[in-house]
Amino acid sequence: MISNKALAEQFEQFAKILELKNELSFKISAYQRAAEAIRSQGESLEEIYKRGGIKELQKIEGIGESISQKIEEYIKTGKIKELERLKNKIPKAELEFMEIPGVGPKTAKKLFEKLKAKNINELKEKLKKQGLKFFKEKTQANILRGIEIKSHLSGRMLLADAKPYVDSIIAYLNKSNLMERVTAVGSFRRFKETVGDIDLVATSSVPARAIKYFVEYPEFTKIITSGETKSTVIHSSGIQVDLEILPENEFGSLLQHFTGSKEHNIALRTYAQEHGFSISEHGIKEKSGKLILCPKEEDVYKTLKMDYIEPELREDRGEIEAALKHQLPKLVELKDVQGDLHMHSNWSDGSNSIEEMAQKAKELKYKYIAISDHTVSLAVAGGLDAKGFLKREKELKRVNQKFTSLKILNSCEVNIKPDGTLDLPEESLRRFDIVTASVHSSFNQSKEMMTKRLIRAIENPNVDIIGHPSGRIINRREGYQVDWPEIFKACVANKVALEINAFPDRLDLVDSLVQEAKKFGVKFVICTDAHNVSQMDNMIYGISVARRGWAEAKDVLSTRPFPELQTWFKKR
DNA sequence: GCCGTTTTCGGCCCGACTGTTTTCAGTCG
Ligand SMILES: Nc1nc2c(ncn2[C@H]2C[C@H](O)[C@@H](COP(=O)(O)OP(=O)(O)OP(=O)(O)O)O2)c(=O)[nH]1
Ligand SMILES: [Mg+2]
Ligand SMILES: [Mg+2]
Ligand SMILES: [Zn+2]
Repeated sequence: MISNKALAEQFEQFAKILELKNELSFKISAYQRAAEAIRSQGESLEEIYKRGGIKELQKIEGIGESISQKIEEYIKTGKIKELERLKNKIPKAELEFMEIPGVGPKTAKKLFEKLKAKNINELKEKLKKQGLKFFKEKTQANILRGIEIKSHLSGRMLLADAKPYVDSIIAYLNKSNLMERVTAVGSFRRFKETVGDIDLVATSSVPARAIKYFVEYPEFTKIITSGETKSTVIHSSGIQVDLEILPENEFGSLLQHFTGSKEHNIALRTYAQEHGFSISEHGIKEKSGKLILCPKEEDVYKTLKMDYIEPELREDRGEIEAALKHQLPKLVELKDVQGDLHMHSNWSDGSNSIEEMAQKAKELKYKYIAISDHTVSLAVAGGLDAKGFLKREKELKRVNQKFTSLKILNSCEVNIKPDGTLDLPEESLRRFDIVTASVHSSFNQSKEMMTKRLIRAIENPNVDIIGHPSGRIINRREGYQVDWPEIFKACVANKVALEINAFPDRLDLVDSLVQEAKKFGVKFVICTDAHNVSQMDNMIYGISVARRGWAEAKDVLSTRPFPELQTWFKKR
């Protein structure tokens, strides 16, 4: 079984090698675009290939004859001969040198050919000793600085982890009075699950002074560039921060440009081009050369006769076509949420009491919450057995009497055993108001077994929700192998909802699969899986996953009032 | 390499910053 990630990496490698071979830039872009298309595909490419072969693969934008054949080869043999051949011809060191910030294919090649270094460590020494023979002083210093910076870079950061840094930097910038409209953009504004850097925009009538103030932020350890309108720095946490500043009347264009995604921008600009416009962060140029200014972001889309596209949709996944046809979804919002159906109390591994969780829910103006403590076989998490849950019922009854406008539901997060049965007896399961079933063991089952296992759970009439359906943990663990279309069909047939788990390192179901599932008519619940009261505030991260998956309020059951929710889950 | 209600050939998003190339290449967003 081949992951889309592994497949995407093959084509990223292709692109890198083609760069070193000084191939046509458009050919390189084609490989990069294909890699990105594969990476952002919800369904597994292998599954798509099995369903419809090469032809089906070619329906994906950016994948044509040559690349689809390579995908087929990779699925069948586990490697791409052409890539292996190229890899053997290109010095490994050149590929490694390209990872240094500021070093591209041209410099990497020159470094290898002139200095004959085999790796970055060796390069550092040789560059210091004899670099000036081949490079001017500033260039030598810049490459050495790039090596230094590379060792401090942190890699992609969880969206939620970036938030406090973003807030602090914005607060600092707002103190200055040198700029206005300071806004976080890029992947952060699109609520992508991880961010590669922090991108900011602002307006100013004195941009040079504003940039100077920006780079003086005490937490910035390195300044990479600092120009008249743009600057790039490295934060002490190892994350890069980019800022662009333009005049007030260009703000809409700037916001649009820097929010991205790159793929969305290219698609938008290509469409504009075909209709006689040229888009940049400064405005929209007509053929005549006249510049249409866009003070507001909506102006950019309006000029192209498109509906406004929410940032979460800007991934070139069909949003431009939909905006032209006025068929964009009305995305679910945080304020639509009526309750949270997955949380743990101190009856299992949570750290707050049921009453404390309920109090927090009341503050959030929820109409219902489900206390879904773990079940017995998850011993490490203090899972309850049937007896334990019976005892807990008394406490639930007591707390429920204290809250008039909040229903506290008797629930559990029951383990799905390797064979698809649940680890609580039938008579115990029947007592719950709502049951979430999750996989917490034997993650490495084959795709066939895992799919069967999940479907057996879905077909169990006691089950209402499948919790964190893929089991992935961001930056730590890939999701287990599942035949998703089969799961989606089973959910619809059995009236079982899929959870969108809002825990910042889960965000599971992943956004691209939400979009797929929605096409099958699957319903979702967005839940925090909170283990204490403050984690109940993570709801926003689940909402953003749903939005990135094009979900509307009607797709999300936990936006409905309790009686409707109850009716929906009532089995046939 | 990909793609096509003007095309199966000939285009492919657009601009800023840096260094040293006096007019631009390399790298990046
Ligand atoms: N038109 C255009 N815009 C770009 C290009 N590269 C980047 N941008 C814009 C859109 C991006 O969202 C924005 C910020 O660039 P980043 O490299 O930080 O990407 P982004 O934040 O989307 O993802 P990230 O999480 O940082 O990897 O700048 C490009 O090649 N063309
Ligand atoms: Mg970014
Ligand atoms: Mg950036
Ligand atoms: Zn849980």
